[in-house]
Amino acid sequence: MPELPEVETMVRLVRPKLMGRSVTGSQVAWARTLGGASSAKLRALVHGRTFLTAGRRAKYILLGFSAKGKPKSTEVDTWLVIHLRMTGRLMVQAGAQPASPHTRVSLTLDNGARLEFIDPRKFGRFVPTRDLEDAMPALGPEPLEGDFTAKFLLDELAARRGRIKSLLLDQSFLAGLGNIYVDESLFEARIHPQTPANRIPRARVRLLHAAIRRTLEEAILREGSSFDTFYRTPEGQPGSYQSQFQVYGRHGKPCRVCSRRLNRIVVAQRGTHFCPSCQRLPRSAAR
DNA sequence: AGCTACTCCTGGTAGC
DNA sequence: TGCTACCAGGAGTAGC
Repeated sequence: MPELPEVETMVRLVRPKLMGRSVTGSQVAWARTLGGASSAKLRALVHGRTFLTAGRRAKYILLGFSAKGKPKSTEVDTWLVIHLRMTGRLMVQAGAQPASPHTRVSLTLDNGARLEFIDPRKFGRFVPTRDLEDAMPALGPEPLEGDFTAKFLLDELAARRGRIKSLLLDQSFLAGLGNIYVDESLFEARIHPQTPANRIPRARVRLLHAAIRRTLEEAILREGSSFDTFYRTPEGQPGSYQSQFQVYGRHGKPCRVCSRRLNRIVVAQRGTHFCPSCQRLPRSAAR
């Protein structure tokens, strides 16, 4: 599933193909992908506009357009807010390429290419808006930015009793992690996923802070993880971080550190992978 | 505050 | 081989 590293990789991939291009047409094959907006609104907001920015906030891709009729302006007044959810991808296709059978929304560009939002499971969103605040929920800090400090994590965890895995998946607490990188980070910090947040020793919280950053940075360097339904474009190499997984999807296999068989449980309705030997639940926290 | 359950979806796969 | 049943899971929401 696309998480922060995969979304960042996707942005880097499409940015050079979009900057300076303008939109000449649009097609909507699955209306709900627009998140409540109509095809007419999409048309009204983006036709004739020029792509000015391509960025990321948490797992959202933000494509910014210059004001209408002012393609040279640096002012962005219209956005596409894109969330890949489980199976979404963005691709810029040459005009001659046929559309994917799972293309849900497609924008035609002034060079004849198409920006396609491809999403087999239809959970993803591709939302045109003038108001970013309106199109995104409240989000916690970016894990790789300066405001995500060890002190922030120490202070916040001390005040919460929920299980650490649930908390790290909560985008309003910390924005960008998903199931894979939470499991990997908790393994690296040797924290059991069901540990109540306020029961984690301070030294482990510091380890967790470093683990989250290191895991995400390494995954971005490797252009994310590619497997199952998430691939890169045909012209790009797939991400390779999945070869670095320590625990995710490795239940039943030996721990790379201690050789004990890895376990899988369900926490917060998510498959959760961990080493029962390296990641111990504190006795005082056992349910 | 924090938990579970349900919804949205379909490709992949386990089981027969 | 071909069928059916079930599952994965990010995020929003409802209910306790």
